[in-house]
Amino acid sequence: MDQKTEAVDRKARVTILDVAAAAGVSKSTVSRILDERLPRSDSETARRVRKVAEELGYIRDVSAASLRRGRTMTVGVIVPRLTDTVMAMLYEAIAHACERTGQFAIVATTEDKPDAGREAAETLLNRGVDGLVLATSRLDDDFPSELQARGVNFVLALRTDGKSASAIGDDRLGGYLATRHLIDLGHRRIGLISGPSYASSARGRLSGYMDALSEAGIGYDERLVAKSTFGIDSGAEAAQKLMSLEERPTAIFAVNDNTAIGALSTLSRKGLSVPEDISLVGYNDVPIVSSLPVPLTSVRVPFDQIARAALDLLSKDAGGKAETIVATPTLFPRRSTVGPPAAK
Amino acid sequence: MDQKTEAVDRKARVTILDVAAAAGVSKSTVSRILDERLPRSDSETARRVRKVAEELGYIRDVSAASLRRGRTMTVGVIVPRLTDTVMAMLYEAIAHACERTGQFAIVATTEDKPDAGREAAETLLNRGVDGLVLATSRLDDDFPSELQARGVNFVLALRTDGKSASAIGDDRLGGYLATRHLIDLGHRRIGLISGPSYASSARGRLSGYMDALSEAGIGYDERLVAKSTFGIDSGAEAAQKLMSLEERPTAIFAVNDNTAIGALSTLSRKGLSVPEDISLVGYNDVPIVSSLPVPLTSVRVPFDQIARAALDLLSKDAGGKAETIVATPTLFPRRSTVGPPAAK
DNA sequence: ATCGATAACGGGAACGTTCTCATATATGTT
DNA sequence: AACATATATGAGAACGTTCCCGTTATCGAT
Repeated sequence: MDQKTEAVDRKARVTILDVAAAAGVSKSTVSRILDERLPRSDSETARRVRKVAEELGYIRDVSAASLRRGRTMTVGVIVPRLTDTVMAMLYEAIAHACERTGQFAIVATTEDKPDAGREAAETLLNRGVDGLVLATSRLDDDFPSELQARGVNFVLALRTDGKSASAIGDDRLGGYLATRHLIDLGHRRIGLISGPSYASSARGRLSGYMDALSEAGIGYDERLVAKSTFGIDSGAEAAQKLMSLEERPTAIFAVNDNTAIGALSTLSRKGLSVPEDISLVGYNDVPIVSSLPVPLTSVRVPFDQIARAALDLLSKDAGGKAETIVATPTLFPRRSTVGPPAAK
Repeated sequence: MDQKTEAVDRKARVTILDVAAAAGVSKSTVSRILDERLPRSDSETARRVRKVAEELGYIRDVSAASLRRGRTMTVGVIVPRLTDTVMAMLYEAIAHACERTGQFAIVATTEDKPDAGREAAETLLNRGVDGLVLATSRLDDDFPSELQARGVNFVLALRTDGKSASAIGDDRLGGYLATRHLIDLGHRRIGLISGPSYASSARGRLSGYMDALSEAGIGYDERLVAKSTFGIDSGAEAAQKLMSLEERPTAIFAVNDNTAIGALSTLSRKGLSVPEDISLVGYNDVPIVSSLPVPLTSVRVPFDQIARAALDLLSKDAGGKAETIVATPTLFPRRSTVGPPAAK
């Protein structure tokens, strides 16, 4: 018999009706009192209902609520991959920002496959998300336009396409800070491991690099710029190219920490040490770089702010025009940057 | 007027009734035909209904379906943090494994805070997950017991508590492979950066280490074992301790890649180079380690298998006894391990 | 031709909420 | 006292599915 009751207990879900009955009010009243969107009432009944709900262990059935409300309080996040720590940081920031808005973040990855963005969006949309945060945007992609046309609520993060609502870091400023830091240390030949031009972040950092150079009266030398695809190995190759120049740079600014780590690998292989022979700056300040044998100078991006901004934009529901919110990055100087080796 | 139609279009969701009407059948029939759990019918009507559904752009409302079915086809994953690449890999593997079962994985993090596991579980359970995958298990924790008592469907991953259903890697074997590899290279004094004893994974790797030593007739010296808390900095400290010994080890096996990277930092600071002065082995084979200046020998864990196993166990719905599925890891030798420096 | 068994289908009641009303009660104004 | 105004409550209809069951069609066997 004990089994029976237990089985019943386990099956039978505590519904709003149970709470209503136990509190001696109607389900409507309970629903209203437990509605987190309404101003919190402190009336006699409100307190009683909340107490009863608590005691019975009532938890709202999100499926039922979503069905009726027409919104799931869920936002979908699309990133290339979570094993890229930057993306993990962004997602964690978004998930955290969701807590205070009563929302929940779910994620899908594209693995960098060409049309995986569409697939991922489809998956998330099927799951009924109220909006989408895309961290995969390319300047040459019309995927955002498609979403726009379909009336999907979405916002870009970290990168922008210049058309859609976006929450990004100030990449130009970040690039400027990194480069300026090297110039201030006395460097004049500064290499850049740049990123793919379809990424607005890469473009912004490049333009910050150029601004800092020109401000310091240093001519722009395109041989000092080596493209990468953001990956470690690609960064290693780019560094290889830079260090094969007749006139080697005395410092390198890498478009992100991954490529900086790749560069580290190349430099070490060439018997060059950081920072004695060459200074190195990364971007994003992922946790690992501060604990490397030579802690890496890097530009920290305020993911929390970006996440909050993205959610703000999502909840504003577009409104026709595409706002772009820009957050300010900060340089964290570490041991990987010093003045250039004394010229002989 | 165009606006009006468009507004209507945008609002009005295509429901199963629309499909039914357009196909000239009842909603029940449509529901049955589109039910992915039933054997796929190829009758005349089935084909027509599917075609119509496709054309109308019908997509099932998961909230409604979940409400009625009582299951959401969603599994919750709890990890300490996604910025730990190992956890990101596990989550990605689970998310991927979910695809073929028609499920979807959502994730919550605990940030290593003490009671965050309970909180995270609550959050996910509120979201109506059908089951939980925990990657945060401690041997000294009774959280799994609580879940068990509450009748929550769950499974442990990567670590086990020895009581609950678990999908793990063979940590003893992994520890053995790593240590044996070093022994085969000629090392006799092998340091171990171990992990916290509440983690079954750390214990397993330790026992594999001991097994390999004893098999080779090498005495176990507890001074050669330095505890860590799995983190980079903690690994650096442990390495510091090991390298302060009078008789230094000629090789170190680190319980995971993080601590190995930390060790790298300490070694470099002491002017010791890997592998010339000391060999180093990590564990998990996260992407970055193969691209470090000195690519790191590491033990690769089959996260895909573990993920699939975890989902299997979840769907089996416990069944009373707690099965544990163990997946086999593989050693990936790289440049960080060579024979010991010739003794003078 | 009739019967029984099997398969395909449709009607309608759930699932647990929220939301629109209408009704009842309290509050303030003239 | 009469009235408008606000405030709290309840009844009942949604939301879009799935699932139970009763009905009808299909088929093979007698």
